[in-house]
Formats: sequence, C-alpha cells, structure tokens
Amino acid sequence: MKTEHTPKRRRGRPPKGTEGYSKTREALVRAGLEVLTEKGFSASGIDEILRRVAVPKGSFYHYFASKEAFVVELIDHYAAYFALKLDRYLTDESLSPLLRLRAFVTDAEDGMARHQYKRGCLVGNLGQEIGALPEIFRCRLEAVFADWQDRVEKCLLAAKKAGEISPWAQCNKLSAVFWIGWEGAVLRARLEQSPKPLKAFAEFFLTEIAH
Amino acid sequence: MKTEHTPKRRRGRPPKGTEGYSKTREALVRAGLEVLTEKGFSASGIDEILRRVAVPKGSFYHYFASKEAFVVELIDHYAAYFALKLDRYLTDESLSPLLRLRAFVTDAEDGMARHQYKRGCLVGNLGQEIGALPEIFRCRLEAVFADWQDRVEKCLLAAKKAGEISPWAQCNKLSAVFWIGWEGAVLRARLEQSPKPLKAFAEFFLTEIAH
DNA sequence: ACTTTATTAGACGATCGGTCTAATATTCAA
DNA sequence: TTGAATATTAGACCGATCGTCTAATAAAGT
Repeated sequence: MKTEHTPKRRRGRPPKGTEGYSKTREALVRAGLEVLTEKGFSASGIDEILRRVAVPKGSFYHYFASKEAFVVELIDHYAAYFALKLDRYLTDESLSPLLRLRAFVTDAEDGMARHQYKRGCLVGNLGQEIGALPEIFRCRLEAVFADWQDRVEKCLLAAKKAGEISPWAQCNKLSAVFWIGWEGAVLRARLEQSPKPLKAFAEFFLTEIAH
Repeated sequence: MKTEHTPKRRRGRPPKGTEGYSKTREALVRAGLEVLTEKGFSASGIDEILRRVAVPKGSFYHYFASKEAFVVELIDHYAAYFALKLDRYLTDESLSPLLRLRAFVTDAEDGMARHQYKRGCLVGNLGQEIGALPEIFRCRLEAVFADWQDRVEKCLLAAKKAGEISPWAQCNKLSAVFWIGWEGAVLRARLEQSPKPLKAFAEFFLTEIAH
C-alpha cells in the first residue's frame, strides 16, 4: 500500500507551479499585441507572430492552448496595461479632474503618432470584429469597456465636485459617451493617418461638458 | 484596306456594352454586403458568399477581377445606397433641420435592431481593418466619410439658419464629430447587442449642439 | 547518475481562400 | 442553321494557415 501520509517529494524535475515568468512567453505576447492592434484578429496569423520573435510553433502551443486562448490573454494583458496608464493620468492630484482627462487624451495622441497611426486599440479592433469572433470574446470586451468607463466616471465625478462641470451632469452617461466617441476617433485617426479626429472629438467633448 | 467607315457590326455575340443588369451579379453584391457588414473583410470568404446564393466560383471571377475589386464595388454600392437614405432624411423639408438628423438616427437604430445588432457599417468595418487592407481602400473610405460629412454639414448649416443651434457653431467640425462618434456608437452597439450606445451618443450630441 | 518535466523543433494533415484554365451555354450576323 | 464571338459555369489547383503530433534536447530535482 502506498504511504500517502509520507509527503516525500517525487523524484525528477518538479512541475512548474504557476505559469511563471518566461522570456519566450512574454515575447509572444508583446509581438501578438503589436500585430493584433494593427491588423485585428482574423487578418493576423500565428506564423507571422512567430516569425517576428523567431520562435518555433512548438513553443507557441506549449504556452497557449490555441489562438483563441492566446488572444484572450492578449486582451487581459492589454486591459491591465491600459488601466494602469489610465489611472496614472486620471488620479493625478496635481491636475484638475478635467485636465487629467485631457492629459490622457494627449498621451494617447502621442502614442498613435509614435506608431504612425498604424496601431489602434486592441479592444476596439476586436469589438469591430465581434461578428467573426468566438462568442467568449464578447463579455470580455464588454467588461474591459465597463472598467475603463468606471475610471473615467470617477474622474468626472471629481470634476463635478470641483465645479468644472455642471452639478446636474450625469457622469455615468458622459463616461459612456466618452468611450463611444473616443473609439470612433481612434478608428478615424487610423484611417486618415492623422491626429485630427482625436483632437476634434476630444475638443468637442471636453468643451461641451464644461458647458 | 479595311472599310473603317462602314459601321457594320462585328460577327458573333456582341460584348455586353455596360456591365448591365445581371441577376447573379446583383445577388453576389447583396450577399457580399450582408456578409461583410457582419464580419468585415478578412474574416469573410468568397466561398461563404457563393454558397449563400448558390453560385459557382467561376461566376464570381467572371464578374469581378478579385476579392479586392469586388469589395471596392461593395463600397461604392453601399455609399450610394447610404447617401440616398441620408438625403431622404436630411432634406426633408417637413421637419426642422435638427429633427431631420434625429430622424436619420432613429432609422439607423431601427435598422440595427432589425438585424439583431449583428451588422455594422461597411465603411466603419473596413476602416477598422485598414491595417490589413490593400492601400487603395484608404482613399475610397475617406471619400465616403467626407461625402456623408458634407451632407450632415449642410443640415447643420440649415439648423444654424433656423436658429436651432448657435450662430457661432462650426458646422464642419460638428459634422466631423458626428460621424466620428456615430461610428463608435455603431461599434459598441454591435458589441453590446443593444441600442443604448446609439441612443447615448445621439442624445449627447443633439442636446449639446442645441446648447 | 537517473528521473521527470520544460521547452524547442518542425513535419504533417486538414481545411480554406483566391486564381486560373477549360468546358459549356448563349447570342448574334451571315 | 451555322459559325463566330462572348457570357457563364465548373471545378482543379496552389499556397497559406491552423492546430496537432512526435521527437529531441535542456533543465531541475533526488
């Protein structure tokens, strides 16, 4: 009978507890983000991503169960990265609430220019492709938008408290409108390879809510 | 010497002068629009479109030089159809200018609901995919937006003249913002399978410009 | 040294998209 | 009706992509 009470460790290399740090894995995620923010899901092939980082296919399917699972992880990674960036601006106490939002906008403009308006928003891209995507993506993407919206709403509530916007402003609605319009602006900016759409929408939104 | 002055017709079946009426061709365009408004360019296969209308692949490449040429024609068809619809609302003298724009919005909301929020805007879809599309698409899509924007701008100018919006309103900028935001709203409506984003943006835009 | 797992390497088959060529059908003048 | 020219159909074909699979090698523990 096996001595189950003896907690002797098994011989040989131990299994990797959590899927920890891995250079290759990281590189795949980074390259995946680059490609997918540019071309979306359907137009992006695993092979292209693999070629970029000079990783064989075997590694990919070692780290990820499928393309679908890979992209789900890209979403999570992107959402987390973006939430961090959002907070860096939206909770910057050295600025007035509305200026914080403007600071985020400016940073995003710079980001798009830095990539020659070739890269868009991963969430926006995938959202547009939702009709061709596995259904599991839908709720994930919705959740990301909901999260970003919350952060903006908090900022707008602060703006209300600070008297920058009307006391009757409906901050939840306004934050929804912000993201609706902003994603539209990113789309157009990419199409026209110009910051104009970003500036146009931001200008309109920010000046109008400051009534 | 050939008698070039005699306008005798050549023998054999004459070439089809203009690419005239063709049941098959029309069916392909209609099916193409259905598929592409749902799934975009990259995720849409010729085969699926062919299957829908029970047409063999040979026919497709008889009528269209390539998938690319096919989609260019889809864009033109869609743009024309949409411009017609826009004008039907935006030049309706029985309504005030701002109500005309609202009427268009309502119609678009109905349209999306009728298709269970599965279909988006062809131009928006392709715009989002621009990173994976042949470069020729870019100017075409920009031109379509420019055209739609012009029509809205005229409507807004009428609104200004009618006193519905401020005499200092910059109608060209406002019409740009309208389309930027509206496309974003269509994207979100599709993602959330709900009219809320459409209503939210329209509400914001229309009430704000009416200051 | 030996065992066990982690990671790499890339061949492989199935599927699919887009192109192309050959065959068939249609339409007209003679 | 016949023959010439075009319209349309039919599907073979090639290349690309996705995901799996088998092996080989590296690493980490006893």
